[in-house]
Amino acid sequence: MAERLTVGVAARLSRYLQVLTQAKKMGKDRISSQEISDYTNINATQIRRDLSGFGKFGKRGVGYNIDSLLGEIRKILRTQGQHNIALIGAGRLGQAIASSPIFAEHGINIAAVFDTDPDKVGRSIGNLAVTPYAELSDTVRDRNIIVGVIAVPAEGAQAAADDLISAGIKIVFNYSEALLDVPADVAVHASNPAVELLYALYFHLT
Amino acid sequence: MAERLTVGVAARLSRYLQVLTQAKKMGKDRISSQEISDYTNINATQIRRDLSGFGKFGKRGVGYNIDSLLGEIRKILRTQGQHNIALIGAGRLGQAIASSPIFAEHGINIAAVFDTDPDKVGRSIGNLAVTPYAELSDTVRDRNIIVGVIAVPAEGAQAAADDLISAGIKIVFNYSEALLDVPADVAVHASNPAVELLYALYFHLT
DNA sequence: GGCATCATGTGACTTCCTGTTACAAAGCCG
DNA sequence: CGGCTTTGTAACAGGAAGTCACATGATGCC
Repeated sequence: MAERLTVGVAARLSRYLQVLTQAKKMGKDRISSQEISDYTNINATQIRRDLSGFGKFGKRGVGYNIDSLLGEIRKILRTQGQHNIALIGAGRLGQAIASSPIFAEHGINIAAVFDTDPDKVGRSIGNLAVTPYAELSDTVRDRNIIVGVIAVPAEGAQAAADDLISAGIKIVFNYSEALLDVPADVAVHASNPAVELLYALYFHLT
Repeated sequence: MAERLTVGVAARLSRYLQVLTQAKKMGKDRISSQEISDYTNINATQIRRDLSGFGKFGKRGVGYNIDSLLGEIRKILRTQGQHNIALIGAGRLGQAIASSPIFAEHGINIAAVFDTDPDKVGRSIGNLAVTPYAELSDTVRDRNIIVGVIAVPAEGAQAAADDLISAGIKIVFNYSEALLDVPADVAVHASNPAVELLYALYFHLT
């Protein structure tokens, strides 16, 4: 059980999580490996093998119980509890992120939203008040925040990253277009819709 | 040259594109495979092998010229021209997407923004006016739009997808949390920050 | 109760991708 | 000219993922 998952397995388990939470919202209570395959385009045999490596979660002839499978996968990924994250930037993107239920569904709690703009400070987004940027460091330490989400324009992204890192954060999600220079022990995850789009286009145009 | 790229190669080439565009903005004009490796965590030998499979783009002892490499990769991915996309939803997320320079940088043009809310129709976002949702089908056909980006709440996502697909669109980017049911010849790309975050957490907590 | 059906769990095999190591060729600079 | 850098490639090893096949167990129909 102490073995480390490979990146491939962990990535696929995350996809299953996504499908399961949605399927649950749609009122289903069990699901087959074939159905998961339809939504993820991951081979059904592969899915069963991924899961069976950790225990026998399914019922033959029936499928998987969604609730219990959700719990099992969370257990495998060790992400069962609540996790606090900080959001930097209360602009349109920041607001969109803060008001989305998507994080709460997975036990991720946006503990604070920061912005340098005095006009935005104090205003509330979702049910959070925007905190002055100067308090970032203290808040990160006090509230045990381990992930920082950067939703500021490209010009400010590196500075935000530097501040997050010096406050002790080791995981940064970068929603700006900037490339970030960070120490080797900090993980940066970036999402670039335009590049993903080009990638999707390639496979469609052939 | 007519061979199809594997998904791995295409994905990596897209990452290179992202790094190159940013490096260019930072004023650099050449870059080594090692530098690309630092930003992408992709093996430098792998990068050189990916590129050399299509021609000799670099100069030994020097590196790659950023401008010409950008052009070469775009040529390989066949995404050199302008591509028109449609954005559904003019809420906070839609506004954030529409006002980001990220698409334009890669030759992707947001040709129209649609919303069902009469209050939003006619207002301008970036330098586009919001178009009534009813005109979606005609606009998609007239302007040769091949990609639809869904930035509406989960409840409306499936309906938006259905309408896009019946207008002829084959590539859908889904920024809602909903799972979409689509015909087999339509590609859906979804991005779920929360799930990516859980994935990132796993590797950090070990 | 018996039997057909369905979906999981799992083994064996193959294929292909990625990382590694190594090194020659080529450009640059003092 | 000679040292340094970086590309372009070859050879090899390891491992991940797809495919096929099949036994096992659960369910439901007749």
